[in-house]
Amino acid sequence: MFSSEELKFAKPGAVRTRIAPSPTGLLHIGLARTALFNYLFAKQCQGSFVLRIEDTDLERSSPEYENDIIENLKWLGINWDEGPDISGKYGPYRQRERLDTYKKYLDILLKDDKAYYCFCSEEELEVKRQYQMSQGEAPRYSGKCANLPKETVKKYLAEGKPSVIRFRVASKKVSFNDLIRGRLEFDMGLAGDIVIAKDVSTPLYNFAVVIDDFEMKISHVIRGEEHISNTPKQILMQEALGFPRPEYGHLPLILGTDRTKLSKRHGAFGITDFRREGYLPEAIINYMAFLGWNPGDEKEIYSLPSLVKEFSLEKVQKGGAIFNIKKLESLNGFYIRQRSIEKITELCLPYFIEAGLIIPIFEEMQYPPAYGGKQIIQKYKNSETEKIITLDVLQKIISIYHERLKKNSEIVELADFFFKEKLEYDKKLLKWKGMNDGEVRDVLNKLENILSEISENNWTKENLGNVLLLEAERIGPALQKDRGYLLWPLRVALTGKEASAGPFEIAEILGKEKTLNRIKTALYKIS
RNA sequence: GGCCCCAUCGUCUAUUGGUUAGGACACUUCCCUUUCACGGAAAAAAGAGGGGUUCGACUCCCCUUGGGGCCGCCA
Repeated sequence: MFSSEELKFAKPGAVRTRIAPSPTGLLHIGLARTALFNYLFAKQCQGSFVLRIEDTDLERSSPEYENDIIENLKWLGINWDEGPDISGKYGPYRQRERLDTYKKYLDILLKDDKAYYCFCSEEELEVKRQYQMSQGEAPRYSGKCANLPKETVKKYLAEGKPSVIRFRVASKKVSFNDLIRGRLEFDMGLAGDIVIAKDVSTPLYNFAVVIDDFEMKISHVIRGEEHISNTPKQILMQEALGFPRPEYGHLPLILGTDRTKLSKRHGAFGITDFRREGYLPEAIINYMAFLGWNPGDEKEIYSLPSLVKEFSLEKVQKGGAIFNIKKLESLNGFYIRQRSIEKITELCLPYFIEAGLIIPIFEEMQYPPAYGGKQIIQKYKNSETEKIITLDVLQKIISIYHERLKKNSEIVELADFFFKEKLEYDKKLLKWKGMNDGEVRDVLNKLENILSEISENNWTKENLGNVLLLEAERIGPALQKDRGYLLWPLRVALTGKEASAGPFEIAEILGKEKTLNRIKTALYKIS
């Protein structure tokens, strides 16, 4: 066994890791994190990272899920060197396309009597299992078909009697050195013979994985803790077939708030879901890396390339980690702030469109050939007023909410008032502290007067700030310099919200006409 | 029930025999501030219990307790 430190200097290509998802569900956070660790380890050792699709379960596997897994892994930036879409010399990389290979080894196992046909019915087995559990025994196969006479087997097979193939699990102790947990030992005398295939052309997981990891020259199997108890079975099969044993490393599980393994009932933990809500890949990568690993110092911000440099299996945690959405959000907010306004605008616009606030329009523009000739220009219009909204305005809107965003989808809730003609809010919201209707009215009237004096040319947030701040200092109960007396009713009149960005920048984007209209509407509400 | 794994603030974790047990998220308070957020400052918050080993244990060993995983003709 090598330490990860030694492996950094291992010869290039020596290390081969893999992620082997079954396309029976969306790419979820647990799988993505396993993929990440395999990727990091392989890249750091200048090795290869392989994607293999384990679609032996014909009923549950689907191309849509395979597609989801591939697309989202790519979106995260976890790229593989070989996979169903990138051929390598050990392909094909879908188990369904490797059936001949499994058959070859299954035949060997059968011929050597290391595996045998079992004709027990599922019902029969289930009854026995229940009984054993109730007796406090480990449920295991009785071995009923283990020594059937050859003629009987032949006869049953010829009759088409339903059967499966079982591997003779040697009754001995199996131990291995786990890269994360150290030496692990299992008494396989306690286990029964396991089913490794439904028939020669329908292999099952535990068998297929052994064959593929061998055929694909996988050097390090890094996977979730739920596979610990599968490992000794797989080791026994490797021994039966004369395969070398890869290194094993079992990662701690990612847990829900109830401390159990993350599963469907915990809700949406698909990478697709995070993506749709507006989480950034760099935030997800950074967060996942810290679920079960840390660099040992206090640095917490890591990009994928820096993780490749710093990652080490020795620092991987043994205990399960509870998934904490707040921490992901906080990290996501950080990464959103790191990105440019242009980029965040691009990412936020789909949410406005989806909410029906704006509509994208495509205009065909004719330019002289030297300037590009015919071009399609994308613009946006307000879905209520049909008025064109320039990208410039859209970017201004995003910019004042940039640092408030925890995830991009929040932009709708935050900034919808820019696009709406009619704001829905209770007039009580206009009151700052103990103001009464009359006082609000006076303030709004004053605002209307002051603002109508400002020319369109001077309608900038700086100028509005200068004028209004001066006024805000002058009014209020007993000149307490409580700016809220003027500013709160203004902000609510413009946004209809309890919390928002500042009123000057909002007024600037809204423009003079709309700003005054909203003040008038507020005035109407309060009288 | 059997086998196996795990155990430091609420959460993710640092500590690899000697530290005022550190950081981050969340929470609370304060500053900035019309609000919210950002930013800044501060506070509160942890070694499951019991035995050993040792001059000295969060750290090593054992037991207990607690949590988890697996026990499929799923992967």
